Parts: sequence; structure tokens; C-alpha cells
Amino acid sequence: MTTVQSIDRAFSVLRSLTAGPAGVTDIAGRVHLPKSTVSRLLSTLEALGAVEQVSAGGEYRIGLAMLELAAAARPGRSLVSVSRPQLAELNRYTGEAAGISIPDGTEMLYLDQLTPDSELQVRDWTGHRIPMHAVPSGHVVLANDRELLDRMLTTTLRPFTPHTVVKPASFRERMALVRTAGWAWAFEEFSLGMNSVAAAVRNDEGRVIAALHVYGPASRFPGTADTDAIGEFVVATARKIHID
Amino acid sequence: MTTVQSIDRAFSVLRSLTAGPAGVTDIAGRVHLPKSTVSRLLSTLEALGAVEQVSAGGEYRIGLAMLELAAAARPGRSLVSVSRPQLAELNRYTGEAAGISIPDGTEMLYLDQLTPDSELQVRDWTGHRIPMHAVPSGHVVLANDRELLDRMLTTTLRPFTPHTVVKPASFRERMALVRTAGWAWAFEEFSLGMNSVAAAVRNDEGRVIAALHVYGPASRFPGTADTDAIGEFVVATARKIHID
DNA sequence: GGGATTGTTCCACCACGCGGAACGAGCTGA
DNA sequence: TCAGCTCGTTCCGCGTGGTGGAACAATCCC
Repeated sequence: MTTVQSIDRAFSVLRSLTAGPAGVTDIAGRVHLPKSTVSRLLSTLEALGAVEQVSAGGEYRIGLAMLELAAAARPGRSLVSVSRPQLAELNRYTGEAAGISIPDGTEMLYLDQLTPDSELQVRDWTGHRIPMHAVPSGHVVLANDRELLDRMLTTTLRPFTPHTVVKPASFRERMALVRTAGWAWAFEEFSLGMNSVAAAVRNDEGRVIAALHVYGPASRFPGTADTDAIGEFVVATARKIHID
Repeated sequence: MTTVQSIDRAFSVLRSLTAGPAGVTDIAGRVHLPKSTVSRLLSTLEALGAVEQVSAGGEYRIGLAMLELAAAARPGRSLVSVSRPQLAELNRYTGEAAGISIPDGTEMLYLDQLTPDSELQVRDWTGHRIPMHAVPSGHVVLANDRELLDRMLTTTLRPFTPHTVVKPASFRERMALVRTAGWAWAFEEFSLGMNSVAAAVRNDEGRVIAALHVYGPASRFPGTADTDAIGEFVVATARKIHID
């Protein structure tokens, strides 16, 4: 399995641009390549529409051609469109942001998010990956995939906050609880000041293919509300999504 | 401005996959390259997550890494998330599908679509490009960009249906009407059996950066409804979107 | 079971990408 | 205003890395 160097490098450049627009020299530094090489790669990517210059001779950013390509990704786009009514339902019921994510390796890839109008906004994680052990969306996947859980626990789990569960024994107990409940709550385990709850989305064969989640500032979510009831509601909502 | 051959080819392969999953030989035929070359390109793209094999030794499709990259595209993602409430508003008012698109060259790139639950669904154009002259979204852009309109009219406009307006003189008259009204209706001009209305989304400086549109089957949309009133509503809704 | 698919690997050739250096445009501060 | 930065792009000779025909192995289907 041999790979093509220049394509590899081109994607390094593209990935470096997800952090925000940047100039040639800046990018060259980030990806550890000579700036002449980066300039050539960027020219090529620009001709393809994969990147665009914000102003002539200026910074580069991700281009619109990527949207066209991404629209063809599965189960990405199809899940996003069919799950939107359910995200809205979660918005109405909880008053907080709701999102959908899919497992990819040992991470969750966040596909879409619906945020109700509110003064105190939470950030949009769309397009980002987060390790499964740190978020409830990941928990509902791991709880239903023994093999993946075992593989994950052979590595050292990185703590994101003091509340992240990283001890293998505790983590297994946690997953057992999630398996019976169907939903997973996490209180400031990934990010301080943020609480979240998730449930699994299954396909017709019963396999977990995605996760629905709701999250909000710890200051008001879940507040005095019944966490079990919210959990059950997310489970019921996730069950309404049918795909493939 | 010299470009890198292999990157060029890699994107040809990726674009060919937007039509749907395909095997190595199939792709090689579409992009006119030896299958050994295509196989190598695909291996590289797979290692990067840009494509994935649906089953070992089987067909390839666009991978999830593209979603990550696309999420960083601007104004793509930001427009999608801020415009969603307005798409929902158009859904409620008209009962039909609503979408948002942005100008790119002489085409409109469709970014997002919200479709109300209904038996008779219209297709989702998200991720596709359509020439400006054929769709009302494009008309509201052209009506506000004299230079682009002139450039567009130096080329021969392709008719998509018998109703597509392609004669330069008629097209200019049309644009003048759109400019004064603020909205554009098109009756089966792009696709037979489909009617559509659009209005421009402007940034703080007054430049047109996107278009909102509503469309539905000609059999029921707009039906006996007041087309002027619908047009005004789309204009008013588009005005609620603020960006950059 | 055999003929025709498929995708992957091999390998010798040489085109093509590489990257250091030179160039020119654009800022900044003296 | 001009020197002295730093920016992005272009040049060009070197040599590596990509190429693609052919051989291979696995799978499919009359």
C-alpha cells in the first residue's frame, strides 16, 4: 500500500486551513514544508476550487469545492437532512442545543447542530472530532460495541477535565449503566461548564450508526429538571430516525 | 502558475465519486487514467480518509474527512447555520421546500435545503451547482451585478427546458424586472414540473452574498396563491439574515 | 470449472515534482 | 523617502517519486 506524496501533502495543507485562513509562510511552518512547495500546492488547490485566496496575494482559506465533495459523503449528508426534525424536537423540549454525530475510528465526528435562539450560546462543534471516551455521544457507541470498547481501553485515556473518567474499571462500569439505561449523561467531563446527554441512533439491523445529543451550559442545564426524563426523551427521539 | 499533476488527478477522482460509489476500473474509465494509477490515488485518499471502501476490495465512496474540511469553508457553513430559522419560516409560510445558495463564478452553489414533510418530495440539490441564468436564485444575483451579467451574456446560454430564457435581450428585460421587484419567479425554466421563487441575501455593505429560494411541484406551487405576496415574503425573510 | 471480470502489486523508466535561491511587491518605521 | 523588513511567486537544475503496462490474485457468473 504505497501512497502519493504530493496528495498527502496537499491534504496536510488543507487540514491546516481548518484552523482558519493563513498565508503561505504560516502554512509552510505548520506543515513543515518549504514555502515554495506550499505555494505550488496552494496554486494547484486553488485552480481546483479546494482553496481560495481571500484577497489577491493574501491569505488562503478552504474553498467551496469542498462543499460539493462533502455533500456526497455518506452517511454524512443523508443523516443530516433526515435528522433535522428530531434536532428541532430536542430544541423545543430542552431549550438547549442539539446535535448529531457519527462514530469514526475511536472518535465521534460531529455532523450537525441546531441551536435555539438564546443569549448564552454554546459553540458549534460541527466538523470536529472528539474522542469517544470524553463525550456521551461516544459513550452510547462504546456501550454497544464490546470490541471497540476493549480496543479503546488498551490505550491510555486522555482526561479533558478533572471529571473525565479515564480509569478502565470505572469506565467499564459506566458503560454497563449506559447500556441498560439507553442514554448517557456527562457533567463537565469534556469541557468545564458544559453538560450533555446522548442516545444512540440505530439502523434497521439494530447497529448503532450515530448518536443524538443535547448540551448546554452547566449553569442552567439540566438545572432542577429530571435527568432520567430527559434521557428517556432523547432515546425516544433518536428512535424516530430511520436510515439505510 | 504551474500545478501538481497528481493532486489534479486526485480531485478528478473525488469529483467522479460525487456521482455515487464506484470501483477502480469504473473510475479509471470516467477520468481516463490507467487503473493502476487510479488504484494508487485511491489508496492514498483512503489513508487520508478522503475516500473509504464500502467493503474490502470493493467500491469506493467519498469519505468522512471531507466533512471536516467542508465544515471550515466560508461563507458556507456559517451561512447554513444562521439561515436555518429563515428556511423553516419559508417552509411554514409556503408549505414547500426552501433552500439557500451562493454565487460561485457564473453558477449558484446550493448549500442547504429544508423540506417540509410531504408525500410529494422534491429532490435535494445540496452540493450541486446550477448555472445562474437557469434559476431564480441566479437571477437575483445577476440582477444586482451588471458586470457579471454582461460577462454571462457574451456566452451562449444553455436552455434546460423550453421555458428557459436564453435570448440576451429578453434576459436583460427580465433582470430589470427582478431588480425592481426584489424577487424572481421561474416557472419550469430549469426543470419541467418545478416552479421556484428567490430573493437576495445581502451583507452589511449591501452586496449580494447569497440567495434564498422556495420551490415546489408545478402542480401545486404556487397554485392559486398570490405570487407577488409570496415574493415579498421571501424578500422580507432574506432581509432577516445578517452575516459578516 | 473456466473464462472474464475485478482490484492490487511489481518494477524499470523518465517525467514531474522538489526546494533552495532569486525576485518583486507591499509594509513599516526612522 | 528610502532602507530594511517580510510577504508570495517564479525560476531552474537535480534526482526522487510518480507513472503505467504487465503480471498477479481474488471474485464473480455464465
